[in-house]
Amino acid sequence: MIQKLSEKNKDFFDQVYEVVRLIPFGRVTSYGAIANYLGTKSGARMVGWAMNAAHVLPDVPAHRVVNRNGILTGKMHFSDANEMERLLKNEMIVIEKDQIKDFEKVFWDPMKELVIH
DNA sequence: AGCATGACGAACA
DNA sequence: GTGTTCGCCATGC
Repeated sequence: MIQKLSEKNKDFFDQVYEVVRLIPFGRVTSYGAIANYLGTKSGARMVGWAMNAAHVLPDVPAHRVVNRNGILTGKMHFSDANEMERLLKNEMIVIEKDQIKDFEKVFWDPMKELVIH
């Protein structure tokens, strides 16, 4: 497990967690959307990296973060490969072949939904 | 330093 | 719509 994080990354990770915690019940967002909201447009991979580290944190619903296609690419990183899908279905989100059905309808864009001061 | 990899994404064929 | 390539940036060897 990666534990060594620079101060710069801790700050970035912290922002990611803050956004992920704000994702409403039954809604999902994408790595790119979070990265874009945080200003690092091309930092989607870092968001994914943050999720990997956030997995141990209880208040971060990482299962509500998927890629831009609505595919549960990170399901294998949960305790069980079935955990992510199970959590999403519990939020009345329909999963079809590891992909969220009606992804656009449940998509939650922090850029639009979150008020920027 | 160079090279490969990755919970990504956009551009291109 | 699918497959490939490249950009991105941190991490590991």
